Amino acid sequence: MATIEDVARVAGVSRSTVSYALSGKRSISRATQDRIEAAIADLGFTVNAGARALATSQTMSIALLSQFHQDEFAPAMLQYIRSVSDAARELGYDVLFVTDTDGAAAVKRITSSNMVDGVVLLDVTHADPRLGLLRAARQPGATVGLPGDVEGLDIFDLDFAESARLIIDHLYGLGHKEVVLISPPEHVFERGGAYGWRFRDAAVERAGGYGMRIHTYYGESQQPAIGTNINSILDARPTATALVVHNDATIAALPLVLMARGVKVPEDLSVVSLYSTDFGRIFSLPYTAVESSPDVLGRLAVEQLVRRINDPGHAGPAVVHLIAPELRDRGSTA
Amino acid sequence: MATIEDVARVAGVSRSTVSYALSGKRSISRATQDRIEAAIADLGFTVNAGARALATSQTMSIALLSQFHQDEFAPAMLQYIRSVSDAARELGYDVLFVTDTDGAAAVKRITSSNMVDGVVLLDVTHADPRLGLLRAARQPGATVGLPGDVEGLDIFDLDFAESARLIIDHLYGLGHKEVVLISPPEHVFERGGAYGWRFRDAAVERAGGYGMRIHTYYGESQQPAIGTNINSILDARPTATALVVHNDATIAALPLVLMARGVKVPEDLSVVSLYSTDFGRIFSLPYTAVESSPDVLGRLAVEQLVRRINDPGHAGPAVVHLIAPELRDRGSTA
DNA sequence: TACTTTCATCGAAGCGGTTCGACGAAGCGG
DNA sequence: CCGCTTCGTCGAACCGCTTCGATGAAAGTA
Repeated sequence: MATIEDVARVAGVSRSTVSYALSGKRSISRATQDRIEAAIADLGFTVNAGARALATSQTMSIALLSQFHQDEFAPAMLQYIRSVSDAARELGYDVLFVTDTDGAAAVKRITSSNMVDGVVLLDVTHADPRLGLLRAARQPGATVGLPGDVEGLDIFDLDFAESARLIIDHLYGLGHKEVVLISPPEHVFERGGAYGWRFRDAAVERAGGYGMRIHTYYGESQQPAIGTNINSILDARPTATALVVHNDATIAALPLVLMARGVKVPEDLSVVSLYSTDFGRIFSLPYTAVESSPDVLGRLAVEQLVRRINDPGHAGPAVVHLIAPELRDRGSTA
Repeated sequence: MATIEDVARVAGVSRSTVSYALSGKRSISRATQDRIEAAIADLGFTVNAGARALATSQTMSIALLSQFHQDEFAPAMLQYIRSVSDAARELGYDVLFVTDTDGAAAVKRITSSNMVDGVVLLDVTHADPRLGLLRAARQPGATVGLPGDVEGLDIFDLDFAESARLIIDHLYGLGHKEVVLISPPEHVFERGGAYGWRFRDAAVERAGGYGMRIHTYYGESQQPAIGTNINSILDARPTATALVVHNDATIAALPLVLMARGVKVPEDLSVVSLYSTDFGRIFSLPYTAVESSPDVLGRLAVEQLVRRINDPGHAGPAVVHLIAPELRDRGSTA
């Protein structure tokens, strides 16, 4: 393997000159520059990442920590992973993809060994044990998901409370008086998946303010429980005119269940949900829904992270960025 | 940040002694070992990954290269990513997750800068441009997917030809005389997704051998084209008694289409497919299918890769491992 | 013409580890 | 009691790159 030393010898200059030619941090004469470039091409030289990292204390890579809970719906997950990965690459960073079961230990290992310049956390819970370790790390951290304590980290998430209000307003405007809400599975709540109660509580409050009746249920995460759950909920609330689904697995399964029951949307029942356009395309979901924007969230997190990496001193105070929800009307409400 | 030098000072020994205490490559007295461990705990010392990589030429991480083609069905993809990631971590390796559009350039960048000890390629096509670069790299490479030229790399894939035969045999055994096969989208074939024609050609040949009629079609990758495609195929072949689906997006959409048409499985139509159990669970698919085993494939690839990393000389010649298909009978054929 | 800048380049130190050879002390067989 | 291993430890070299300060040559200034 060619080293910078080899390049220097072939080009007839010193190592430092090659380094400066590479980085452009000092001026180099045209002739020398050309000889160096020729030598590099000749030898097929590439900078050794480890050596550079050691010398600069920068690895040009970020960690992406994702946890695969079995009650999580995988297809949705991938959208976040992709957007983080793509955004990172565009900014010149590689992505260390970490799926350790013990997320906290992983944060510690990755950050304290200096493997990365920053960390993005996915699936953040209310009292996420990874947060403390990440705050204590030298590297900046960003999260997708709103934890209870936002101190010292840049936080990005959809505004779930506002999303719920938007949906309730929409239904209220159409004259609905009794609605059913299917939340994420109970496990998600127990684990501290705050988006579950942020959405539910806001929905309940807003509906209450309008004098609407709202019945809340947990969704299921595995088939065939998902289907039987939907059926029993619909059986229990025959007078409800609208269904709000805040649960990827449930909404994906809904079309088949409704068709089997002979329920027409929106004539017999209005349906509103919350998912990303891509997700809807995969599952061919025809429902009016709040756009969950995984692509935007992942990108924002990475961009902010890179900003901090490049300017550790002043990239401003920690940010909590809740993106404003948008309702995409697909005609599933009446 | 504490360095090994700091540890050595606190413990009252030399740097090399600390290093040996850490690696266990030379014997250390009980007393010294204890002092060193105390110092490490005290200082919260962790080995600097870059420095270690530089000294040992081992990074303890592998690259996972995945391409997100828009005609690829994301939910299936994630299963491979997960299994590679999990297997790597169990073996002590971190995963550099690379999604560059230009896969070949990425292979070059990653390998020649020595960022990883090995590379796993996903979505390998027949004449994959990444393969040449990977063969030329110092690091060993493994693929999930069977390319045309298997020279110098460890290859893992499902035996698609055998899968097709298994399915045709199964249908023939049940007395079917006319079947329809929906293959992956045409783009996949054009791109060189060999699994498409490996399956189709074997199916056609075997069916021909039995005197069965078989009609082959391309699937679609995007809704709503998927649905209309299925419908028009079924309209065109009313006399076919069995449907073989080799396409994730199509099989996921099938239940709804069949219900809408009022087609009962298996009374009106037998259906056989090819997907993983997890995939089937996500989509609640009730079809008899060949198990595609993404978890097994990812794990095998990583294990073989690590074997080569640890024993560059003799881990034997390059391996082509096509795993034997298994048909899971879920009662969707008659 | 003499003096200060600017330009292009070099040498050496340092980043934080690993590893090889050396060496004194202790343990061993004869 | 002597010479030979074995054990535990140390110092130094090295991995490949960046960067600081120095230096000679060329260019600009007065």
